[in-house]
Amino acid sequence: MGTKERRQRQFAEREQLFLDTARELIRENGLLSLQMSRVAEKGEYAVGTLYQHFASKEDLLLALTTASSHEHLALFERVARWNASPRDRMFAIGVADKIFVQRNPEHFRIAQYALCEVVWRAASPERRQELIDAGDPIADIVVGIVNAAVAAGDLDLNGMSPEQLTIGTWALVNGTHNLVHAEGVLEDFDVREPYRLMCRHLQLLLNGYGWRPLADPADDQALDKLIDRIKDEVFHDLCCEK
Amino acid sequence: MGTKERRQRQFAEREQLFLDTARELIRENGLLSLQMSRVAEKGEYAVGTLYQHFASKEDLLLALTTASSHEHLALFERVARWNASPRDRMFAIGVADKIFVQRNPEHFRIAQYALCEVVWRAASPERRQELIDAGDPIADIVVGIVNAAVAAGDLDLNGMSPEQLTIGTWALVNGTHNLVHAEGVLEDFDVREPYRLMCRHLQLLLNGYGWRPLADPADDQALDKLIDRIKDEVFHDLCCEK
DNA sequence: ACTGAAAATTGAATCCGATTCAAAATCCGC
DNA sequence: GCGGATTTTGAATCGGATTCAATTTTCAGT
Repeated sequence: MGTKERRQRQFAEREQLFLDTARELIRENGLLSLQMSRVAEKGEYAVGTLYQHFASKEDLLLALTTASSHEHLALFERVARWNASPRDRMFAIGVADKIFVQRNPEHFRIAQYALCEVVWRAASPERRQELIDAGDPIADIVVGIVNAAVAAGDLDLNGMSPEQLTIGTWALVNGTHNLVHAEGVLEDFDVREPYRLMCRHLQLLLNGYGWRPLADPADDQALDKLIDRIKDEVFHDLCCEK
Repeated sequence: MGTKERRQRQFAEREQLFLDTARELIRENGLLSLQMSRVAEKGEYAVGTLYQHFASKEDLLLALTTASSHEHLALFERVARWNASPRDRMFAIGVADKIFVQRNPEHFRIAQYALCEVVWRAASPERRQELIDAGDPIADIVVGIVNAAVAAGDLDLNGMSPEQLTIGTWALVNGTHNLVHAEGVLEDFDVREPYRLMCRHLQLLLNGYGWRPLADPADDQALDKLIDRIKDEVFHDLCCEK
C-alpha cells in the first residue's frame, strides 16, 4: 500500500527537477527571459503540470530562493556543529558564505528580485512563509555564535542584543552582495575585491564591539592557515578548488 | 520663433506630469499594480502619448529612479557647499540621506526593483546610462568629503582609497535601506530602529579608520545640537517637522 | 482668415507570455 | 479487463504592455 508514498516521492522529485531546470535556464539565458513554458518544455512536461507545483511564476522564484537558502543553512549548520572557538566559528561563517556564493552563483540575483514588492506580493502566502522560515535558522546560527563569543569574553555588545549585531552585519553583507550582483550597473565601475573590502569592514565593526582581532591584518599567513583549517575541518568534501 | 522651445518645454512638463502621476499611483496602490494605461489615464492622456516619453514600462521605472536620484544629489550638493568641517559635513550627509528618505518614501522600493536584472535589462540603454550618470556625482560628493577629512587629519585611510571607503559604507547604508524597505518580509520581525543601528555601525566603521569620534555617544545633547545646526544651516527650508 | 503639410495625439488592434481547464491519458484496486 | 479516480496535456483564455493607422491639432505661408 505504498502507492501514495511513491506518488509523493515522485511529486517531490519532479518539483526538484523543475527547480533545477529553472535554475539552469536562468544561468543560461538570464532571469529576464525565464518563461514558464520553457521550464515545462525543458523539463519535458506540459505547462499544466508545472502549475501543479507552483501556483505562479512568482511562486517558482520564491521556491528557488527558498531552496538556495536551505543549502545556505546546511553550510552554516556545519559551522554550528564545528567544535572550535567562537572566533574561529565566526570566521568559518564567512568562509561558508563564500562557498555558498560560489555554488549558487545566481542566488543573489534571484533573491533580490524575489524580495521586490512586485514579485513578493504576487506570490502565494504559503511560499512567502516558506522563505521567511528558511531565513530564521540561518540568523539563529549567527546569533548563537555571537552569544558564545560574548560568553567567552570575545565580544562586548555593550547593551546591544546579539540579534541587532546580526542584523547590522547582515545589512553590510547583503549590501555587498547586492553591489556585486547588481546587473550591469557596475560594468564600468572598478569595485576592487568588494568581498575583501567587506571582510575588512566586518572586522572593523567587530573590533568596534570589542572583538579581539582575529589575526594581525598584516599577517596574511596566519589568515590563510585558518582558512585552510576551516576548509579542511568543516568543508573538506566541498572545496574542490586548490 | 520660440515655437520649438515652447514645445520642448511643454514636452518636459508633461514628462514631469507622468512621473508625478506614476509616483502617486505607486504610493496609492503599490508597485505591483502600476499599469501604463492607468498612468496615462490619470495623467489625462492616451497611452500612445505616454509612450512618446517612455519606450517601455521599465524605462518609466528607471526614469523615476533617476529623478529621485537628482533630488538626492541636490540635497548632497547643499552639504558640499556648506562651509563646515569635514566631520560635520559627513554627519550632514547622514541628515541629508534621512531627509531624502522622508521626502521620497517610495524611492528605495522602486530603485531596488529597477536595479534587478529583469527590469534593468529590459530598459533602454539611454535610460540605464542616465541612471548611472545620476549616481556618479552623489558618490563624488562623499568621496570629496572623505578626501577633505583625510587632509584635515580626521581620517586615516591606511592605504585604502576614498572610493573604497565610500563603496564600503554605501554597502552598509544600502543594505539597511533594503532591509527597511523590503516588502513584507519583515512584517513580524522586530527591527528596532534600524537606521540608528546603521548610524552606530557607520560610526564604528569610521572609528576603525581613525575617525575622531563625532561626539561622545552618551552626550545626546551635543548630537542633537549638531543635528539642529545642520537642519538650520543647510536644510532650513525643508525641515518642516519640529 | 484660409490652407495644407507636418507634428502630435489617440485608442482600438496586436502581441506575448502567464494561466486555466476541459478533454485525454494513465493509474490502480477489484 | 473494467471503471472510477487521478494525473497530464496543451489549446484556449486572459491581462496588460506595446504598436500604429487614423484623426486631430498646429502653424508657416498666403
